[in-house]
Amino acid sequence: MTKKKSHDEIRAVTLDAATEVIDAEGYLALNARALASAAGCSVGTLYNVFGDLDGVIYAINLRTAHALYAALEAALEQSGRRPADRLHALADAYFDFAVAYPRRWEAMFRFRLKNKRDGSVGRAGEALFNLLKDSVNGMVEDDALLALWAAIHGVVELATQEHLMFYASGSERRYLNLIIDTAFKGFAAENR
Amino acid sequence: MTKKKSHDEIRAVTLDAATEVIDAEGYLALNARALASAAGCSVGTLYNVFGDLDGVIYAINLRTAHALYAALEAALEQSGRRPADRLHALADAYFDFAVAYPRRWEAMFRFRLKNKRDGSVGRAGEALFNLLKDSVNGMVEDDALLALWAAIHGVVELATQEHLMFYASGSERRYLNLIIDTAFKGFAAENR
DNA sequence: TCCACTCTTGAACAATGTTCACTTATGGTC
DNA sequence: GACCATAAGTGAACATTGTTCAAGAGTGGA
Repeated sequence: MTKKKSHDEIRAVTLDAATEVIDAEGYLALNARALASAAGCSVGTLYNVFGDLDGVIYAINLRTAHALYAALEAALEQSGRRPADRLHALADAYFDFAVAYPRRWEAMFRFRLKNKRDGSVGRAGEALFNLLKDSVNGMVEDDALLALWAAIHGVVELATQEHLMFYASGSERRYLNLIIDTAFKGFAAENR
Repeated sequence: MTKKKSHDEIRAVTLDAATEVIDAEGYLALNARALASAAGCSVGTLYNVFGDLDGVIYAINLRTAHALYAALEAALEQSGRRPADRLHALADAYFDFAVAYPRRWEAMFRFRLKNKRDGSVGRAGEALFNLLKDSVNGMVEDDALLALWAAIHGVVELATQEHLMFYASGSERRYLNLIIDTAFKGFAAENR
């Protein structure tokens, strides 16, 4: 009378175990056999549930993206109404999230699917961008907004992925905000 | 009477072959056996020369970093004297290089060594940063300059790594320059 | 010619993603 | 309850790959 496990259960347990591995050693350390054993099933079943290992990472990245989205939404709730304020709130939350979960962050942006074309970031990224767009309320055109977001992302990357750091700073947050202020002004001016 | 190959020769041939693979399929497609066969030696000898596969990627990244440095230096030669002009020249060259060799670019920034602590980007990055510092001639403090560079890097990443693109633009270059203009003004003002 | 030393070789090992023939439920039908 | 058809689970087996290392080949000096 072994307890039968539904796919949902296996899914949940596997993803939790995988998240632990990622947080500790990064997504490259994920391993089918170890995950299966953690989930209490065979590799075969794991493959039935997730398709392949990429499927696990994909699922986790989806989770991460949703969590990020939620964090940004929450930050917006707290923020004022002025577009600049909202931008700052979003950028800060983005930064905080990356610092809090650097390995998951890494997995989300570094991982590339072998077969399927749509990256896990794709759709979620679009949602995030819409959040951004709503925040500035049409004051900045899309291209410019995207560029600004790319800039913010660059700062966050630098702060998060320590192996890119040839020059430790610590004041990224301050300059993140400075970039937003100045760039925002510039973009808004151009758009006038 | 087989032609004996020096380590230097093996090194050169291997790196050329590896560069081809990277340009075509990315650094993850590198493979010890294939490289050895391309270099006309055994895997064992390859390991004598490079230590391990990471050593090959490391060497290539070093090459890439040097080429990038040379490209930036050349761009500076052509540019005017005003710090802003020089910044623009650097950023444009940075962008051009990434677009010209996206896979090598990816290898340089994504690859992380297993054992050794110093990333291949480390030292070269420092050299690049010094180039940047000289260009603005002390008009911008280090932290701010680093942040600006991170922003530029973010835009370049977005433009280069297509799987991050949820929203195709094409006008990255224009906004790259806008970011520089506005951010530069802001930083300079703060520094006054 | 011999020897000591170094370098090369590629078979062997270990780790890992993935498959699939076989076994084991499961649920419906009589 | 017995039977069967279908689905799901299993893990041994396979393929690929990074890496090692004992054995052989080459090299240069005495």
